[in-house]
Amino acid sequence: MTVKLSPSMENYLETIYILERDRGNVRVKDIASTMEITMPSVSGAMKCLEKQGLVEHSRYDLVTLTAKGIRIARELTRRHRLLKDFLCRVLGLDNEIAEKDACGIEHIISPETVESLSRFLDSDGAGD
Amino acid sequence: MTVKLSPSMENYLETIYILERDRGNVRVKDIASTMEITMPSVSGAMKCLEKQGLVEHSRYDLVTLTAKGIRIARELTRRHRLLKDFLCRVLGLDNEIAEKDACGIEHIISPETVESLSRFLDSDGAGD
DNA sequence: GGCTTAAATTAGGTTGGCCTAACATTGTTA
DNA sequence: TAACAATGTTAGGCCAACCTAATTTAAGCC
Repeated sequence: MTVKLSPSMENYLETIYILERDRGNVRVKDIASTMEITMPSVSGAMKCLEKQGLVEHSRYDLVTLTAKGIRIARELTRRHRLLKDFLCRVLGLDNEIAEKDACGIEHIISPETVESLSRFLDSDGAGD
Repeated sequence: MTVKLSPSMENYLETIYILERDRGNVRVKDIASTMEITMPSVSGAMKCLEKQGLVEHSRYDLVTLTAKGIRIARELTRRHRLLKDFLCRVLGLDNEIAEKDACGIEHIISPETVESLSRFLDSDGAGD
């Protein structure tokens, strides 16, 4: 059974996923600078995520997501994209505000809300 | 200048506001049972809110909101109402899910998003 | 008024998530 | 290969927000 992750832990997963996708490999340092926190904070979080089988990380080495970690991170980035789309295209908000708000909301909302939002965006014809 | 409140502190204000409106007077006990937390937690929070000039509370007595506290609480309930309206009427979610998600989102989103959402709801003709 | 009980507070502990400072490892390169 | 720079970890602290247990105050009643 998948344990409920905190917003913070979800953010780590999402950050690792995006860094992996965009640059290939991921160091503790990269996560720290992207999230604007310190390396020790990342170290601790990696330990926590590893315990839950979401990342792999041997001491002083690269960080990678497990299959399970990837699955969760993908869903998070999907939520993020949907929310940002909604905020930008439907509500007409600035990119920066939409980005920040999406990032906050994505960890809070229920799966049902995500799916409803997805249907709503599909059907409102804002194709571009 | 208004200090940024934590989601938790915002929830206290909102709870007090609603209890005051619905029952007239508010005890620590009522806040605790409504929020499903213990009385010591409420005691501590009241001290914190009092320090910020948002509630008045003399030892062993009732809790009341200051003018400033009321102003903030009103804005929070407005956000809550807008979000819930959107989730129920536009996205078609169940009351319970809409309630829970609105309660999470209201502490996170930017003022700009609130105003955009308000305009959106005004203009979409979902009058009832 | 004294006693009981309900309400509130104080004291102290836990957890999560961050921090700084100090130490350890790795890798590069002179 | 020795030393340095870059990266990572460990140790320990802080703060917010909760908790339980113990104590204090207030209120109602005989």
